[in-house]
Amino acid sequence: MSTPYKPEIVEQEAQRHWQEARSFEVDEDPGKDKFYCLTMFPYPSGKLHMGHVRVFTISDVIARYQRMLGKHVLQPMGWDAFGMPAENAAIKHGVPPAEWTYRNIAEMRGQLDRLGYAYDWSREVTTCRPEYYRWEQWLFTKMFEKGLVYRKNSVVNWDPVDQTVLANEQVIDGRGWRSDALVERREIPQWFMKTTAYADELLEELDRMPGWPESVKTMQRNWIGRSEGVELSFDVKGEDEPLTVYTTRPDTLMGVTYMAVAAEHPLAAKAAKDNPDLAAFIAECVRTDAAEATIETMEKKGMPLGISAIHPLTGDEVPLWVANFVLMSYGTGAVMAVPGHDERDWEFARKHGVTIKQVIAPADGSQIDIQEQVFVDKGVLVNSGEFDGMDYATAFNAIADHFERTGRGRRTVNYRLRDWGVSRQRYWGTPIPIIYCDDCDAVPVPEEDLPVVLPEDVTVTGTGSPLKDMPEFVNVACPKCGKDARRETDTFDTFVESSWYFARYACPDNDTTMLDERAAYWTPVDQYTGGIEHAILHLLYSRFFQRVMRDEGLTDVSEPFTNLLTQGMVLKDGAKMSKNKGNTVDPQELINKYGADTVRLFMMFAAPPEQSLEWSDDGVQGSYRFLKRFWHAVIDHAAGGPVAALDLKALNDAQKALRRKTHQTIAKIGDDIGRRSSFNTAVAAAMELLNAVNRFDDDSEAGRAVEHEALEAVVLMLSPMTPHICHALWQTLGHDTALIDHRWPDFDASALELDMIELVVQVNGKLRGRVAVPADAGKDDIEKLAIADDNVQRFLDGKEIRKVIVVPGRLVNIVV
RNA sequence: GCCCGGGUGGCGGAAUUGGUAGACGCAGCGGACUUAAAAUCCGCUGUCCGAAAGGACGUGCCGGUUCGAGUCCGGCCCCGGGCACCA
Repeated sequence: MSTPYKPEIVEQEAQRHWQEARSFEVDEDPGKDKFYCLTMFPYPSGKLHMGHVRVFTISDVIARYQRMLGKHVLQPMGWDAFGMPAENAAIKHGVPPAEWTYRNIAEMRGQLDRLGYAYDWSREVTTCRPEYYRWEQWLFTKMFEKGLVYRKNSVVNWDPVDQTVLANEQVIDGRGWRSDALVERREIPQWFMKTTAYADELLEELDRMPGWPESVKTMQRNWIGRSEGVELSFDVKGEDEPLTVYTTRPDTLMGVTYMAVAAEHPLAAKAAKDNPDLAAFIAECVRTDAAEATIETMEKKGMPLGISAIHPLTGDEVPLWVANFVLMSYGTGAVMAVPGHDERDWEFARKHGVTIKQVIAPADGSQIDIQEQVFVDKGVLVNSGEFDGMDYATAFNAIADHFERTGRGRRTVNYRLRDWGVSRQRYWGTPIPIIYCDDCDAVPVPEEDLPVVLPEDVTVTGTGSPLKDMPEFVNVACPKCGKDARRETDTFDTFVESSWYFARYACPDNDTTMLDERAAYWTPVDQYTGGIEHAILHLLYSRFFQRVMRDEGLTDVSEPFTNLLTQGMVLKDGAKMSKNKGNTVDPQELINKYGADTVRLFMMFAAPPEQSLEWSDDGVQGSYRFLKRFWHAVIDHAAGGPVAALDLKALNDAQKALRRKTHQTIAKIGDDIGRRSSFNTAVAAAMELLNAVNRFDDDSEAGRAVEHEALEAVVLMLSPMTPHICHALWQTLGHDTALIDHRWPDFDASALELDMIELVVQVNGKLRGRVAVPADAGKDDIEKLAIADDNVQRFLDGKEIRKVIVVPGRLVNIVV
């Protein structure tokens, strides 16, 4: 009887070795080729979920693989510790958010240790600690000095019952999640970071980032949304101020038949003064949440204001409407509408009986009926007076020139990207380091007074920030004039913390500067792994912040993440696994039952990393069975005693075949992990090789030597995925040095050579036979052999061969 | 609504550059071992026709390009992610 596989013993033993040897603590060694491998750090929600296990395992596999290639690997871990769930828990259980958070961190840290990840814990970063957030407060004050931050009014979701600001997530079907009250849009002053100042750079650099997936780069390009258009103004009858609008389709200008303004627009308010119906409509428009998805999908509604604008080219009167889909905070709060050539305008015009005018005709001369079908393509101008017959580009320039000449408009570049609103009316976050003084206005907290420490001993009620009720926090002297002043009680968006933590891992203990020379050594991150749900916001904010730090002289690096792997979600019942939806599976139970290696292996094997993984409990058992087979295969082999050195010249065909399989597999798994990030096929290839070893029944000296080589290769190549069992089996195979310090195996190209190869024979593209041909056979010989095949002959019978296509090494296709 | 993905056996998935569709695993069925069960081992397993050899069909739907399409092109359907205050 051989020793049974006991994961809990094997795993403890391996982890003890790594801990005693401090295997994963790294310093800065300029002589070594560094590799910074990073995972998006977790929010400490309580327990690890399957999504965490998936992303951490992917990253750990990459880190361990790179280490085996000889790289000097840093893989740190930390906690994105500020956020709403801590406040929600506080309201529910009466526990201060800080206490709840620290408790969760301790719990999750234990779970991570149990999974055997190769983390350098000496660099742990926790964002709710003052020694971390003081530096983002400091950078904010620097940005303030440079004019990179500013304050302006901005829309929030207001719960009129709980008297508090709600996150979009807390608005359910237009109602507050706790009060069930209809949510209102409300404008309050908030701090913004000028992300648009970097819009061009953020966009252009995407073209020089080969290590990022195309899909993510496309999403970011579309999000930034650079467009070239014309800004022009319409006079409004009876008003001094003209109405300014932006359009990318000035060629359709002659088709403008109405204009629309936001409900909060001053012109709407003015018109509503003596029009109760209009006032009621405007009030209704405000009773909706501020999410773009809500606004874009809700029924498009509008009402005429009874005021007209003057068309700048024709002088015709154009009616002004107020519409629920125009937002005051984006652009100028007004749009021109061309129902003939814009989908949304067309639907709105049909519904409200506004004139639809055709001013663009299809370039191919075909006829269209604009009353029946909107036409949005670019074409040739019609019904446009002096511009008739022009194509899009000619008309764009002619009309833009006209406006620039008359001073009533200009060519402009516009971005869909907006500046980043970083104020949150919440307690559990980084205090915004600003003091308001009646005389000096908003004054940044001086460097020597940083950090502004968030008080941790509080009671959270769910109706506004507890900071407002803490005079010892709020009441301060103005840093400029010394008069009584008030501290800002809003905190930062938690995305601010996660926009620079990757750099701080390099120097988490530095209390005199944000980043030091150690950051210069480790950054940029070589491999960043995280959920596809972060494709835009987190990754774009980080790219922005990196540039702000660069321009502050803290780093030379512009792009924070050289290579990006976006892993798919772990789904359950077709939806993202999340605590909110209550569809989570607890990884801990599986670890207790099967061990960390089984869970790690299953996560890697069940789906390719970039695709979503629909969770099913079946299959984990299969991974466990495989590890048991693996265990016994190695133990049984080792029980045969020491093996002789491999004598390549003395091998028989079966031995050569196993050796070929071994080296084919080494080549494949290296490519799968190193180039393709295709971990599921890497595991499958390792399984195939082990299956070949188990079928291989040869106790001769040469046979055992070939088997030994194959098993060593499997142990080494599976070690990034299942490091514990491989650590133990490496010793079983007779090594007295630890696997963790061993190199990735090399493959022997000469082992791959074959004398005969099998080709597939097709007739008219359909598989009809197979022929074995010498590896060096010429095209003519291959053709003859293919045509001679019995089954192929049946399909060639009596037909004329028109063409024969030979794809070397693959197939022959005979066309008849 | 807009942007980005995905859809292949009973299930998870493989097919890397347009070249053998279904690797590897799960589940299922049959067998060995066992007093029995579990565990383990061996074999079969896309659907249909056929005793077999073999054949027909088959990668969400409709159409196209090609000697050859899961892969490329056009048009749809369904599912997932994001949409700026969830992280």
